[in-house]
Amino acid sequence: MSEFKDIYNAINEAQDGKGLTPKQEQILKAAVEIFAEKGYASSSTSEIAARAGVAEGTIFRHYKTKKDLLLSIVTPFMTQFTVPLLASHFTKEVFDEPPEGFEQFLKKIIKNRFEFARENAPLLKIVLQEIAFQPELQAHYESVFLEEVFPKFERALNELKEQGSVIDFPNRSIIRMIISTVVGFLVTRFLLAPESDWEDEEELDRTIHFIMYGLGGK
Amino acid sequence: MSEFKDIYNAINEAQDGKGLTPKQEQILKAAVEIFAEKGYASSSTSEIAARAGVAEGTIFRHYKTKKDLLLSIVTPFMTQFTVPLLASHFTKEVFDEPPEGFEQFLKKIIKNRFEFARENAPLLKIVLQEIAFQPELQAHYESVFLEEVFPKFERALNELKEQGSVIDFPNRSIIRMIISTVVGFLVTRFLLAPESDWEDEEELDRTIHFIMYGLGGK
Amino acid sequence: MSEFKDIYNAINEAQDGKGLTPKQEQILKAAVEIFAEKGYASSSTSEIAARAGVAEGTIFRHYKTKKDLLLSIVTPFMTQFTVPLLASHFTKEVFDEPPEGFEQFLKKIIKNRFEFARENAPLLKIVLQEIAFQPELQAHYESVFLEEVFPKFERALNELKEQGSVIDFPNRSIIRMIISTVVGFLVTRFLLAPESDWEDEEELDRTIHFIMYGLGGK
Amino acid sequence: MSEFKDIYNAINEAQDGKGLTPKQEQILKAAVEIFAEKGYASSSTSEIAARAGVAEGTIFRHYKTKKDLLLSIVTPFMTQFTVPLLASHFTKEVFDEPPEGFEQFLKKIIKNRFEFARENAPLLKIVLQEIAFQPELQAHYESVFLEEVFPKFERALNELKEQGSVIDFPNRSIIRMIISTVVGFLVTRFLLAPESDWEDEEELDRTIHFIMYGLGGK
DNA sequence: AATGAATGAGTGTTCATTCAT
DNA sequence: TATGAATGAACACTCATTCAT
Repeated sequence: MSEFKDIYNAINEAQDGKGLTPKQEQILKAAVEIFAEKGYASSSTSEIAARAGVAEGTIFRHYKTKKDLLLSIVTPFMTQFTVPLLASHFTKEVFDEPPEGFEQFLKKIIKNRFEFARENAPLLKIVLQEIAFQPELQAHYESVFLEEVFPKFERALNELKEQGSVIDFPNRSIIRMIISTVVGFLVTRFLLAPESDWEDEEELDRTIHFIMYGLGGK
Repeated sequence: MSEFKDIYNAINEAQDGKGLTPKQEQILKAAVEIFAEKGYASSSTSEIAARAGVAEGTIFRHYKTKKDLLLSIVTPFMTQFTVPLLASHFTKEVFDEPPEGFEQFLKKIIKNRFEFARENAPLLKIVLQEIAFQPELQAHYESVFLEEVFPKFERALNELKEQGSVIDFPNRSIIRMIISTVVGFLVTRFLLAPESDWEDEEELDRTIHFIMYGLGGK
Repeated sequence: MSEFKDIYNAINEAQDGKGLTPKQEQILKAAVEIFAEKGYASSSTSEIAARAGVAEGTIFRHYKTKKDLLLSIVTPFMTQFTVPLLASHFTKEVFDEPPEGFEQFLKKIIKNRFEFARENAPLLKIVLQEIAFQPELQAHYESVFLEEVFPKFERALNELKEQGSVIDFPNRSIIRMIISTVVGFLVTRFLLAPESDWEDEEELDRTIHFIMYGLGGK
Repeated sequence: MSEFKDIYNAINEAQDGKGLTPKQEQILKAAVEIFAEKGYASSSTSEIAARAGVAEGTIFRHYKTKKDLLLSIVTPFMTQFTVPLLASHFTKEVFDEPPEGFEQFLKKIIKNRFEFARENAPLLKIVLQEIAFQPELQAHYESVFLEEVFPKFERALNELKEQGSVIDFPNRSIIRMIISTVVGFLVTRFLLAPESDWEDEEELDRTIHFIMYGLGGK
């Protein structure tokens, strides 16, 4: 449970900041588990209520609809997942001389998101599944990622390109490649084969190497 | 419909080879569409029947259960998607002297899968969604990919490593990176932003470049 | 199979007398089996067709509806079961001097119906089950039993009463007791516990003793 | 409704003893009626719900499946029907000197079961129909009747045989004859011809006479 | 705030019956 | 005559949601 602390705090703040009651926390915990296990559409509110140890009606006292419950869980997570990418180390000041700049940049975002994914694997699964079908999530993604993160990302890339640390591909191609690689790693690491023996440190280094050399400037 | 020809032929052969009746083809077409639009669990057989222009009972004459319908669609697709990767150009004979060997290898698999994904985008979406929840699909993936493709893939990589064309990472890391990159591209290209202006040729070249330099040997 | 000969002949004659085609016979055989196993309402025509080895449509070529199939089977059986009770040994000429008269009377009807039940146990089960719910069967029972058998039965009883061989109970009470006893035996013998070790001869004698002394005159 | 009081109390106790809600009682009443009218397999839950004046879902809130509803009704009835036969008058102490012992014994069980059948005719019908097809009912019958009642019955019969009040037939034959006669009477009286003019008192006496003389000793 | 009985629309599936071949 | 694909109404059952307590 403790590993969900962060996201529950985020959910809490996203709601009204008055603190989650114990029942509410049980509901959220149960919902996350069950949504991740069987998918949103195949999860029933009655099963969530049962696992949470509350009455069926109680869920609807806190969340108007089942979809509302989903969004209350997933939206803060999406924000949370993105917020760090907006932090100061995304501004050009942080870029040292090449090529350390690019490498530091990658390390920061990757290692940070790695820890977050480790602590919130079920939530990651839910987002990746449901974003395909929930327009509200797509809208949130656009407003948070496309409008907030993407421009900052671009600015950083442009800086790195000027340094010659990054190849002259269109930014959206570069961003796609980075994200594909990172998400592919996180999904494999935490969702597909979490039980394998993983040398996390080395695997992270290889992933960074892959991106750095794949996208490194001449 | 014509763009689905290939996969319908595969479905047909996977069943009994006696040819799909028109109604059956309508059912499959409708099911693929609707499963892709709303996800398997949120699709109703009554909606599929309506879109296919058949009675609901007709679906169950051909497919014992709704899940059976899903598997009849998805399983052949998974096989079809993987089979080309087993072809002769995966054997060492095709590897020219470095570094053309690696590049040719990447070009072959990527361009080929690109065309297939273009023609079967909805099926790609269904697989990526449902493999998370359908044990039958996971089993099929294991028996087809892990047991058939992976070993061949490894042999090719080992050869390329000996040539010095590929970096000395663990094979499963290399394979994960390649797949992440390719699937990330296909998903973006055909599922997330199919309406964008895409310079497919260039994008493919960039993708190959990314992998080649990211994983290139010494 | 051979033990059903009689009743199939009866069914045949009840229909058109032109002889049952092999398919028809398979259908009847399968229907009898399945109706007896699961009850009429829980039997499906498709299962009957499958067990009979014919197409689903074939059943409806011979029998307009499922109920028609039931009646085609059960009605002749009911007649067949009753016809012998109409035979000459029911008339007063057959009654020897008391008390042999009563005993002979009982022996005749019981032993005869015993053999018939042995050969047609599944049909017996079907009748006993379905007569409760099928008005057509009730009508047939009335027209055959109440109108034909009952009066003859009464005449025999009256004769036996005059002899002093039978107690002066209302005829319908006597008949009910005889039938209850006989049917109770047949049901136990052939439907409830057909696998027990049965001393049929002795059991029949005991049954006759029971009725004779229970209803004996004076 | 009042005539069902007894059995509804039994059903209630069999469940959780917390008392039946009005809706539950309506559902049971409707189910008993409809099962008796058309048979379990031909009864639909939607018709039961309609007659009970509740929503169809309400049935399934109280009874997990349709079969569960059947068993909840029938199992307590079977127990209830059998329990009195376990009472003290089945022990040898109650047998006076011959032949009153046997007669009293018969009178007790028959008159008692007669009243119970009168009040629960539809339930009697349901049991007799469904025991043929529901393995759960057969199991219950075995555990209640064969294991509990039968042995007590035998002990009483052995006592009566020693007195010379009962003929030296195998116990299971005697029991079968008694049950056939009693059930045959109850079925005729309450199910087949409940509308006839019945002289119940006399008919009971005749039934007892029949059994007593039919099975009387020496 | 919390409950849980009640709802009724909707689900996947079955099945007797029809009909073109 | 026989087939079996097709039908559509009916079925048992589920579920998100409501509301009196």
